[in-house]
Amino acid sequence: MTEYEPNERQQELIDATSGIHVVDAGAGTGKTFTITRRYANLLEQGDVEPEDILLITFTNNAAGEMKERVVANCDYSMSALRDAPINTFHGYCHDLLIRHGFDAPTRLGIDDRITSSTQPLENEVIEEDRFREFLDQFIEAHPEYHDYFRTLNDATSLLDLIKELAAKGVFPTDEGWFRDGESFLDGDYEEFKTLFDETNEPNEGANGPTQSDLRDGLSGFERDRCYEPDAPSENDLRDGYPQIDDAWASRAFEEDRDNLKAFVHDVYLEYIAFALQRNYLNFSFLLMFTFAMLCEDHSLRESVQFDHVLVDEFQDTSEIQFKLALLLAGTDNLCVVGDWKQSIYSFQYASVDNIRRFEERLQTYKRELNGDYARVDFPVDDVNEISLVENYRSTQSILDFSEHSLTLPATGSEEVDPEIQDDITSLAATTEHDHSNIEAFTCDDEQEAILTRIQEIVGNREYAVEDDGELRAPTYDDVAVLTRTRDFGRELQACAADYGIPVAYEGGVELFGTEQSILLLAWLRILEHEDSKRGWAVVLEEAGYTLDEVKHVLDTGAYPTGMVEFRDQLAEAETIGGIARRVFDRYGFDDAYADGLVSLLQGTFDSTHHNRGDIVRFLERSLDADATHEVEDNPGGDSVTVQTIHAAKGLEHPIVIMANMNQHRFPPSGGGADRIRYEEPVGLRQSKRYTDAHGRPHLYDNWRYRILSKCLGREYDEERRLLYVAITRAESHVLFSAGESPSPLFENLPLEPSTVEPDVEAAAVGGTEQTQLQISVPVPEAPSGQSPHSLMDDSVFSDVEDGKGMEFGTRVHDFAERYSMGQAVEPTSPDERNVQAFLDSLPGEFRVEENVYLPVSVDGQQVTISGIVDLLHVTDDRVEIVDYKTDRGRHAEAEYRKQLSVYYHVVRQEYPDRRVSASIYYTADGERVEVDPLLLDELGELVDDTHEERGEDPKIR
DNA sequence: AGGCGGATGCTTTTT
DNA sequence: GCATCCGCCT
Repeated sequence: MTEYEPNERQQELIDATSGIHVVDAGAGTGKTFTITRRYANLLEQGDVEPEDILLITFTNNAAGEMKERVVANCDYSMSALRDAPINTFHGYCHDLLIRHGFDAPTRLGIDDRITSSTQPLENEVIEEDRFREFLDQFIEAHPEYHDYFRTLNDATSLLDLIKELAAKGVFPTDEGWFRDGESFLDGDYEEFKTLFDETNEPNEGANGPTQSDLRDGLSGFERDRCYEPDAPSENDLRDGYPQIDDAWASRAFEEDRDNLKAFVHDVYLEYIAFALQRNYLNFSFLLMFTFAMLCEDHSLRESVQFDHVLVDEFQDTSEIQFKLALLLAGTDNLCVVGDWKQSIYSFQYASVDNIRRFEERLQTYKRELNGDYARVDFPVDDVNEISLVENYRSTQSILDFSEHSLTLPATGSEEVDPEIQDDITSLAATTEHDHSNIEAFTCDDEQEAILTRIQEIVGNREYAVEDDGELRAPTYDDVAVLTRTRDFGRELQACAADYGIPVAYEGGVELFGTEQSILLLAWLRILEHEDSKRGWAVVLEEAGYTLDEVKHVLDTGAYPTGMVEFRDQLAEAETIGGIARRVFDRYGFDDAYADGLVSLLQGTFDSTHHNRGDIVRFLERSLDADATHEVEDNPGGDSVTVQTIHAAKGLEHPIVIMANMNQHRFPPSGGGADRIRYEEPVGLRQSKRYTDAHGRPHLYDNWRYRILSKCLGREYDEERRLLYVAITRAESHVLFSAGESPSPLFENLPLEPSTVEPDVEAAAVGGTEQTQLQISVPVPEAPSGQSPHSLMDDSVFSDVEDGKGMEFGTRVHDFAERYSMGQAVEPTSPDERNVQAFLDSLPGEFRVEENVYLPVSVDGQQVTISGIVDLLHVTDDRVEIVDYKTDRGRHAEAEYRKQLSVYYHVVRQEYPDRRVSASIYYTADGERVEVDPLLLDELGELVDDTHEERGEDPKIR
C-alpha cells in the first residue's frame, strides 16, 4: 500500500495536524498507512520532534509495525525512533511509572512504593494463584466478611471485578474511593429508570397492547427461587397490566449496599498492597497508578504532556485509557482512529461508546477531570469527524452484504434497534472485479461439509480470486475458516488431518494439554518425589507399557534403568529450560509446541526464584484452566487457515468460510454467573446473599437484582460486530456454514442455505517432513484409546518374561534408540551387539521411536490405537518397520503380528508411494522375521473383542 | 398471547 | 449453577 498515493479522505487526515479529530476508519480503508503518513507529516512541521508525539497502539506488534512504516515515510532512522513514544497504553504507563512513579501508591494512601524491581505480572494463571493466596489470608483476617465469601463461586470472580473497576477508573483509597469512584458503584438511577421504562413499554399486539417485555420476563418470578422475606409475591409484582407498576423501579434500585461496598473496597485495597509487597503489578494496576499519579501531580502531568496524541484502535480502548489520553494531551491536538463496528473486546473492558459517543464522552470526562483543577486545559467542543470510506480489500457485494450483519437478530425473539443503520458509514470498493459468491450451507456433519466445500473451491475458477488485478483459481492458501470459538477450529484441524487436507491453525493453542507438556509434567513429578508415581505412570504408559505392566512396575518400584538414569541426568539440569529441553530431546520433540513451552517456561520462571514444585503447580493449573498460548506452528506450504474471529482481526483472506454458526455457539450462551458484579447503570450488586433471614442460614436470592437484571438484558451487539469483522476479512468470496441446528444469526442471513452432501476425498499428504506419524490425532476425552499391547493375549508372555525380563528389554531398546540416533553408546550385551551390527547394515534413513495413532471404527464408535514404532528404515522406494524383541523363543509371534499390523497401516498412509513392510528383529540371535500384516477390518474385530473382555478401555493421556 | 416445563450448554484474548 | 430458549398447552 505504501506505493500508492493517499485518497482524498486519507489526505485530509494526513494534513490535519492540529485540532481534535475522530476518525471512522472502516475495515480495509488503509488506516495504518494513513496514520503513519500523518505521523511523518507531523514531523515535517518544523518544530515537532518524535518525542512530542504520543502514538498509542493496541498491541506491541502494532507498535513495532508503526515504527517501521514511519521510518519508511520520513527522514528519521529506526534508531532515532527507538525511544519515540510509539507504544501501547500499558507499555507507556510502565515506562512512566519507572521514571516518575515510585511513590504513586501514596496517591491512594497506600504506604508502599513501586521499586525498580517491581515487575508487571503477565501470566494470568500465576496471578490467579497469587490472588487465591491473598484471599486465603484476607478471609482469615476478616471474619466480618465471611458471609460474602459464602456467596462467591470462586476467587477469580473477585479478581475480575477488581480489574473491571480499575478499567472504569474506580480505585480504592485508604479513606474510601479515589475521586468520584463511589458514584460509579452506586449507579445512576435516572439512567436505570430509562432502561426500566423501555423494557416496561407495552408491546404491540394484533388487537391492542400486550404485556411489556419486563412483565413477561418476570413471570415465574418465584419459580426455583428462595428470596428473603421482604420480597414481593409474583402477584404483587405483576399486578399491573400490560405494564408492571412504575414504583417497582425505585423499589428494586434502592438497596442498602454499604456493607457490600466496604467488602469490595477492602479486598481491592488490600490486594493492591499485597501485590506491591510481593513486588508485582498486574496490567490493570499499571494504568491505575499512572492515572492516579497524573491526576494528582499537576507539575508532573504538565511536564510529560505531549503536543500531539494519536490513538489507534480506539474502539478497543477502555474508559480509563480514554481518560489517560486526555491527561497526556497538553493541547487539543488529539486524534483517535477506530471503527465501532469492529469493537469486539468488551470482555477486556473495551468500551465501544468511547468512539460511538466520542464527543459526548469527551465533554463528560473533561468535566469529571476538571472538577477541582483544570487538568484538561484545552477546549473540546470543536471535534472534526473524518470517515475513510474507500475500501482496498473486498468487493462491493461483500461490503454491502456485511452491513446486514449489524442488524441481524441474534435470538429468536430479539429486535434490533434500526437506528444502528444511521451510524454505519458505507464503504466503497476499489476492486476491479466483483465476482463474489456469497453463500450459506448446512449439513448435519458440518466438519465434513466444510472440507467438502473447500475441496470444491480449490482449483475452481467459479471461486476465482484476484491477484494483481488478474483472476486466478484459488489454492488452499486462499481459504480461511473463521470460528467464534476455538474448539470448533481445533476439531476441524484434526478432521482435516484425517483426510490429509493441509490446515494451519493460527492463534492460541492449548499448549498445556499437548503430549509435550504432559510428559514434561510427568518428569517434573518424578523429580519431585512427592507425586512421582503419577509421573512414572504417564512415562511408562507413553513407553508402550500396558496398564497391567505399569501397575506392576509401580507396585514393585522396579523402574527401568534407562529411565532412572535419565531422571538422574535431569536432576542435574539447573534451569527449567534445561530440563524441558532434555525431556523433549529424549522423545524427539523438535517442534513448535516444544519450543513454545521452553520459551514460555524460561520467560516465566528463570527471572524469579522458583522451585520445581512451583513449576509443577503452574503446569497443572494451566492445564486445568485450558490456558492457551500463541505457537508458531505453520506447516508451511499451501494450507487452509483456521482461526477465531478475534485472531483474524486486522487480517484479510481471499475466501472466508464463517463456520459453526450454530445455536449456543455463535452467539454463545451462558457466562456471567458471578454473584457479586458491577453493571452499568445499576452499579455494584449481588445476585445472592447469605443470611439467616427465615431463621435458617441460606444463600437467598436477591429479588431486587432479579428485577434489575431483566431491565439490563443481554447485549448481542458485540456478536453482530464479530460477524461483521468476519465478513469484512473476505476479499472475494464469503460462505457461511452451520450444522444440525443453525443459530438465529445464520437463519436470519438474507441467503437461501443449500444442503451439502459430505464427500471428502482423502488427499495425499504433501510433505514427508511430519514429526509424528498419524492418521488422526485422537480428540482428547472423546474416543477411547488402546495400545497395541492390549490387543495381545498376555498369557503367551508369561514364560518369556522369565530370565531376562522387562528391564533387560528396556535396556536393549534404549541402546537401539540411542545408537540409531547417532549417539555414542557402547553395546553392553550380546543382544546389543546384534542390534549394532543390524543397524550398521541398513543403508537408508532412520526414524526412531515414532508415535503412531490408528483410529479404528468399532460399532460406529471411534477407537484409537496408539503405540510406538521402534524403528522405521526409510529408503527411496521402501519403508521397513522394525520392532525389536528380546524374547528367546518364537511362540509369541502371532501376537506380535497384531501389534505390527497397527504400525503397518499407519505407516502406509504416511508413505502412500513406497512399499511398506513390517518385521521383527530378534535381538538374541540377530534374526529378522518378516510379518504379514492383518487387514484393518481384522484389527477392528480384535479391538471389539478386547472391549467386551475388559469392559472398559484404558484412556490415552 | 401468555404460562409453564423441560432441555440445553456454558466464549473471545491482549496488555 | 444458571439463564435462556423452545415448544406445547391453555
